[in-house]
Amino acid sequence: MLPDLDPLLHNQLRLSIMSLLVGLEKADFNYLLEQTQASKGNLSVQIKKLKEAGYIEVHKHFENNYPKTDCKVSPKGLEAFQSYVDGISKYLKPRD
Amino acid sequence: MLPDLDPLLHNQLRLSIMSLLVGLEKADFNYLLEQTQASKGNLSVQIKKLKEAGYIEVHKHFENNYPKTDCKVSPKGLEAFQSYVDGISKYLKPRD
DNA sequence: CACTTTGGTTTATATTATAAACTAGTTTAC
DNA sequence: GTAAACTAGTTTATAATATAAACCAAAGTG
Repeated sequence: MLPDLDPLLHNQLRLSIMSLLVGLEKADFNYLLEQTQASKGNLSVQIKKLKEAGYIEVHKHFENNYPKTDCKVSPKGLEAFQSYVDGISKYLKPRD
Repeated sequence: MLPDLDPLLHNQLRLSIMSLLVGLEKADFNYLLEQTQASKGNLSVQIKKLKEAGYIEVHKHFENNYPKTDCKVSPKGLEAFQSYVDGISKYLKPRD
């Protein structure tokens, strides 16, 4: 049987965020906004979900008087991402 | 930017069905039921959606006096599957 | 006939995703 | 200095989706 896919990662926007963060180790809200072309609201929600799952660490601070949100992938998130990659790969080649 | 993923295929059960059909070229309802471990209701609904999208062809007939539903992937479905594989593959390696 | 099994479909509910509306504050222009 | 516009998000209302439970019809079984 094909493996279950982590529902948290099986979503285009959250997977995009993780994919970006795994490559970068750090990104702010606006960078993710540009790269993903998501709406702010949607991005905000999905960042929160990833944070609550412990997949990313979110650091809110002020920079040049403006609020700023930095995100980075956690060890747990990295593991989950790798496991998702393994899992879905099994769906991507024909089977019998 | 990462490509959009066909929402019809970005679902675990429908992707399982397609993955199985691409390998087999034909399968009946019960085979898909066993392989996917889905509930009958869910399987029925998802088969209908794939059919309505033109991704699979569904042939309902009688065999030993019982109704029987055979499914096979269509050319359009094969194309969509391959395109999905290409698309999601881009999410599976870290990027910047 | 009454009950079970096969092979599904329909429909009600729960979950999820998304964008619109809102909050809170900052900068700029007059 | 104050109104307008902009930055950086969050909350919430709505729409879409997924799923399983309930249902249906025909056939077999004792």
